[in-house]
Amino acid sequence: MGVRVSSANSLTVEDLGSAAQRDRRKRILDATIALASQGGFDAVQMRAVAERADVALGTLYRYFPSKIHLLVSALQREFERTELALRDRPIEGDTTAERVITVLKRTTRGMQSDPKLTEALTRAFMFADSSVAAEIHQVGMLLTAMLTRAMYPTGHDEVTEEDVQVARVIGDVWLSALVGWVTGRTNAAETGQQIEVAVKLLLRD
Amino acid sequence: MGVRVSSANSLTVEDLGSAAQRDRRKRILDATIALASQGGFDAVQMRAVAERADVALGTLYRYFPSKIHLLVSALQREFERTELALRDRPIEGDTTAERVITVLKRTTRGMQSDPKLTEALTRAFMFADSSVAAEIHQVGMLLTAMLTRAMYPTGHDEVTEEDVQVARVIGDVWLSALVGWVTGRTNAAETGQQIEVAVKLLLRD
DNA sequence: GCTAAAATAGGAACACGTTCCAGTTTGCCG
DNA sequence: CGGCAAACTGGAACGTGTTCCTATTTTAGC
Repeated sequence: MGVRVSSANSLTVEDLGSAAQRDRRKRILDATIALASQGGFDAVQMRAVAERADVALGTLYRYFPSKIHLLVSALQREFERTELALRDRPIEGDTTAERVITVLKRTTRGMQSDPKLTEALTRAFMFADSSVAAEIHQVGMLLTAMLTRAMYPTGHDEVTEEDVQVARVIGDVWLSALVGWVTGRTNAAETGQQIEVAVKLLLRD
Repeated sequence: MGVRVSSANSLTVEDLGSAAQRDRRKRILDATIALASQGGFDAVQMRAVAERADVALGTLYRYFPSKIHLLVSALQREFERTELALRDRPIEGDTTAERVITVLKRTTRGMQSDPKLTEALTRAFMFADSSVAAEIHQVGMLLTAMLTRAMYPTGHDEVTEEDVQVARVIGDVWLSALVGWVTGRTNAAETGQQIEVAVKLLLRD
């Protein structure tokens, strides 16, 4: 099982393959999101995804070696979109804490507007084992990047080690809160509060 | 489906049933722990648990309605034992932060000494949905109780709302760290550091 | 354009969580 | 003790994630 390298780009880590392959990959992820959005984790059935993406089951498994890989990859794509959208307009808030809370609440609200999808993606994320480490790590990086950007909105280059640590801790709390919400242990308001508490405790300057 | 109430104890929430039932329950949980300890989440197969506990498959499902319930119940029992063991000897450390770190690292070390078991229990915990809310909540309470006790080892009665909040945030970080370790994204040292960072940030008095 | 290699389609087969059922045993009440 | 309801056994059966196989189609190199 060697690593395939496409001829066009030797610099990017991702090998997106031919146009047909990109298209299949997109169709598969679209189908995944659609099914997840409609019925959550359980509704993302591999046969259903394959059929909806107009792809054979074996092909689906060639692109994504497991249901968890599939869902985490979908999460990654969604997260990249969110992150890009956030980058557009400036972040409101005078203090660091306020800005971080703004960003997190906005993101959380976005997720809560599609609960089934969020449930599917979050459960996959939390259930992932070491074989999905690469994708998970990528998502984690996106999250801390999002948070440090909220802390220093003006392209400040003073991101200290402690800042990154704080961002990671906040990310951890956010994840736990999300899991609590997804699994029905807390409601939306409590989730928001949980994040707010953590941020205020960590960013009380 | 009515609530069954045993004749002997009307005050406790848990109805432990007859001695035979308690015995079966114990055998099942023992089998679960043994299998998890040996092969992790995947090795805890319902047929295998039933066989090892010398119980029919249907009986297993009568006691625990799903694999997740089973594993979370096992986690609960293990956690109660840990918590009891911790209660015995006093907690070392002069500052609040030191004591909390001591407790968490000791617990973490205990879990890391049986990685497969920890993997099984943690994954079940993170995958649980709202039908397991009661058990999950119980575990969460145990964790915060453990942490607040570490913060005020002398039976201090001054546990403020903020203390509980801090304990919860630390618990969240600990869980995230555990998930990271279980899924192979971080090693034992990094896990310990992650907790230490969070505690020091939150308890810097 | 031809050919070998890779990718895909279509679908059978297997594993394990879960459900269900018929028959048997156990526990309890009179 | 006799009888009845609940619990238990043993095992079949079903759904869905995953694997595997063969025939067909697409792609890449000459």
